[in-house]
Amino acid sequence: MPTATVEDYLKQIYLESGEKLLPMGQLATALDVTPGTATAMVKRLAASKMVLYQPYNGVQLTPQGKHTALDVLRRHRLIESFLVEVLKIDWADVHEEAEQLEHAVSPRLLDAIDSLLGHPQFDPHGDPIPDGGGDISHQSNQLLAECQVGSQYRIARIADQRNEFLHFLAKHNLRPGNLVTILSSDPASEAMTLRTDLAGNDVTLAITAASRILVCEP
Amino acid sequence: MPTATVEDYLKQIYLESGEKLLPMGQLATALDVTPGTATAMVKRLAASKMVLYQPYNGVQLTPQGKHTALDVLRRHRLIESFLVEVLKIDWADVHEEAEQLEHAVSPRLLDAIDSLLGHPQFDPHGDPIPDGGGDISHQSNQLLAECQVGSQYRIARIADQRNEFLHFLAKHNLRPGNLVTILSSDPASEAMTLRTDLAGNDVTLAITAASRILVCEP
DNA sequence: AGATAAATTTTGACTTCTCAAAAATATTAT
DNA sequence: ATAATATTTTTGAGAAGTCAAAATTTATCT
Repeated sequence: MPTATVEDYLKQIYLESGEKLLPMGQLATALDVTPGTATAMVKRLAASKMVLYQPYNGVQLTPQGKHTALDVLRRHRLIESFLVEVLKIDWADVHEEAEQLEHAVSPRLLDAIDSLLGHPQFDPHGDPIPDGGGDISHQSNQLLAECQVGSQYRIARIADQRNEFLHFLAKHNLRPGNLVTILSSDPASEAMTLRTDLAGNDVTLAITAASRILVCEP
Repeated sequence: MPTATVEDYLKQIYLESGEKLLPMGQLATALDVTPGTATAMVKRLAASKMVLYQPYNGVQLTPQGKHTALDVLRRHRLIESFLVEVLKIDWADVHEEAEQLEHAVSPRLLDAIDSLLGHPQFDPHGDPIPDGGGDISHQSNQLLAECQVGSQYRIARIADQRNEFLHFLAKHNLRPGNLVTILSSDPASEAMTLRTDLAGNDVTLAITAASRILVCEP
């Protein structure tokens, strides 16, 4: 049985490395540990065949490591959904809660949650929930940052779990499922302005921030 | 912030020591560690003022240790209630689930659970749930083992969390709230026979086992 | 290419938790 | 009271996870 720490490393490697090698520094930053700590752990992970490790180059999951990572991700995202749907925990807070709970739920409990929710496909941030067999859907959304001024879109997914960011989005009604219209986008100030409802509650944010909001056709 | 292990030790000391000193061997057995391990931990606990430790004599909680123990117990028992009420997990299984989850729930989440359940006083095993301030009710029930043959009682509490025992009880309808009539009690065979319903589904168990079933007037 | 800067790995050390086995202390029984 | 027994503590060791700082390797920039 992998430890909670091991699960966190594998999950993070999955999230940050898209098929390519993930540099150690990036992993260390994401997990908030020193580079030396990450190196030590990745060596252990490599010894147990969960990752491929190329010194000075980076890490990558093996099929076995990916399997575990997807299992952790399934737990995490089902728990997030459960916390929002059943316990009415604030949408912007569930990530942190799930971060702890994901290591404490048994398969039996997870099944109960999954059934109660009716086998959801997506979590409250719009992230796909891997199924029990380790399959995960990859639908392609566009970055809000690269969309057309004047058009309306539906928010599909938020690709940033930072508490602060999520609270900002929640305050301005920018959650998955909701509609936004791009009022303007200005490369000079690197900002764009959105209309989130009919009442004229507009919001301006940096284009870098908008690149973490994924949208689809309304 | 105490670690999960520290919380387990404090909880166990609370459960096994009734105001008196708890011998180290008993603590070690309850936690399934070697005696030396328990000694080492208890020394650390004593250094941080959570327990009083008298070498060769035993341990006891300080007020501070008791406060933490009751907090853990509150989490544990609220979670058990939640798992039974909301997630419909088998009554006999929730103890083990809660054993893990109790270390992963935040105060915010616990409040949500407590509210959703309507601030319950007792958990599914009939154990009292400490309130947020660390107060716990001590109602006095009688041991089923010491009750009168021929009389009927209401099951109030099960003082044994072992999976095997709970499944046995569940199978024979011996849960808190249900009624039992004592048909016979035989000191020679050290067994007693109970009637659990009108259909004549009787069950025979050892008097030692019946001493872990607490009852009150119907 | 050579020097500087950046990223990565190594080394030494520390905490928490654990066990096995030896040593010390209490308890019990004759 | 003294030997035998049971309990508890000590000692030595190891795994997991971490950091700080030194050493190494790779990348970058004249």
